[in-house]
Amino acid sequence: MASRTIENYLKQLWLEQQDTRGKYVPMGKLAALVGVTAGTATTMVKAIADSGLAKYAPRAGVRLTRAGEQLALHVLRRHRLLELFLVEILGIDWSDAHAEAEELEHVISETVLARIDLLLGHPSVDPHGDPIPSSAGKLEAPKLCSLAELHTGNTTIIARIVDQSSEFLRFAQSSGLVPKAQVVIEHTNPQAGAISARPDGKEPVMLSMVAAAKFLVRPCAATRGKRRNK
Amino acid sequence: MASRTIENYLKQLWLEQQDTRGKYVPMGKLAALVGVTAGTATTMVKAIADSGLAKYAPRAGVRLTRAGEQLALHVLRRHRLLELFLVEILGIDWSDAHAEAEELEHVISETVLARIDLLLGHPSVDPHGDPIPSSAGKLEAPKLCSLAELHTGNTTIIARIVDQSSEFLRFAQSSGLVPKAQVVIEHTNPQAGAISARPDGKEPVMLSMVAAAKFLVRPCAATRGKRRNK
DNA sequence: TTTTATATTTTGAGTAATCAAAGTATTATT
DNA sequence: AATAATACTTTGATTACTCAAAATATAAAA
Ligand SMILES: [Mn+2]
Ligand SMILES: [Mn+2]
Ligand SMILES: [Mn+2]
Ligand SMILES: [Mn+2]
Repeated sequence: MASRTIENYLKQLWLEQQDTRGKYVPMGKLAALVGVTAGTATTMVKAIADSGLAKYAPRAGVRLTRAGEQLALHVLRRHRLLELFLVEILGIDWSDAHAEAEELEHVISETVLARIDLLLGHPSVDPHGDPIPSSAGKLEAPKLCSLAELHTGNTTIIARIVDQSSEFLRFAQSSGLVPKAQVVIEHTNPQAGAISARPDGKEPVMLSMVAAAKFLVRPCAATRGKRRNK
Repeated sequence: MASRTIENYLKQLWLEQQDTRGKYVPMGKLAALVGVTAGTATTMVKAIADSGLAKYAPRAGVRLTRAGEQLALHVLRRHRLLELFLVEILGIDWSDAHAEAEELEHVISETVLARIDLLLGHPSVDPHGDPIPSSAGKLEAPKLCSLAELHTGNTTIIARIVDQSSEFLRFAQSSGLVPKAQVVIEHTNPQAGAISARPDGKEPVMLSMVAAAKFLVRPCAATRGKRRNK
């Protein structure tokens, strides 16, 4: 039904409009994400809006309708199941899986996807810890906090990495900062804007606050000063 | 490099020009194989010829150059490895594998293909018994004879089925006429143009000569009347 | 409030692939 | 040899996607 081009627009739009209730995604942002010029994005978005998958507000931006979100979630499901499949079954490097899945997500049939899902045991997260939408288009989003929010001495487990670039993922892997790894916060230095985290059985790693924020963890250790339950 | 459209033209061209030394594939034939009108095929073929992948002779037809053949063989390799992968690893029905591979063959990367090849143990034939070209673009084509050439009482093993349509493949599977199956020729009736073949442990199957010719077998039993070595 | 900078939209044009229908060449039939 | 049938090519138009550059609206600065 939707072309591969449109599927890409929808997916990027979905990812971008998360955690922004009612806010519109600006055209420049979308264009950059999809990798086209702003003019191209404007034209495509108008076509997408005409087919009822998004609402377009000139000079303000664009936002998916319910139908658009559902379609986007199906693309996202294909993408994330494929990523896990590439890593788990074929042994592809997790830093390359994203780029590979970016192509495959548009040509895989429902039948093949169902077999992959079965083979993987109906998984709930992809290799980066990103949740996999159900075949019905439901997505459970557990609220996680990040490494940047923890304090010296805290111990936690990495649940998710929110940067798909292969450079960052290669760095994360070589440091041992991968999903399911246990890490201890050795030092925090708010003034310098950096922390030191030590993955279990590995060397401590220095992380800027920006980098630390890309690692989502569980359980979210209680913050030092203010505890909810006294 | 080559678009998915051109890859399809090249692959069909290669399949069609096999066993025809120097003969040109007529446009109408190619158009039917690719599923476009004759005019479209003419236009595309001229473009393909301009890029050096084929030689086009107006009103006569088209033939791949060496470069075109090499590219076609790489597409064919992807196609056949994917078919086997879909059947062996994902458990897709072999009658559907062809159609699935038809799409995937254009988006799979060299890296992923290499992992699939490894996982399958560098196979030499696909689920239909079709030989898989090497990564260097070499193809060994063993000469086989067909069920239609055998005689009453002959026993042989099915090596290859030369019809990709899912209806025919479903019939073949339900009859037990699949690659590696042993079959005995129970009756031949040249006048009626039909034979009766019995797969090991199955019911005998009636086959027209046209249908029988689609099953290639090995070993090729010596023909009854004239033996090469007396 | 006028001017300037930034973001967005519009316009005009191009590429890749396709079809329907009209035109042309090549065979086959009479 | 003239005619009819067939195969092939050409023409003109369409769809989907894209970009560069000009035009316009909005927000920021002076
Ligand atoms: Mn994609
Ligand atoms: Mn992912
Ligand atoms: Mn194909
Ligand atoms: Mn095959």
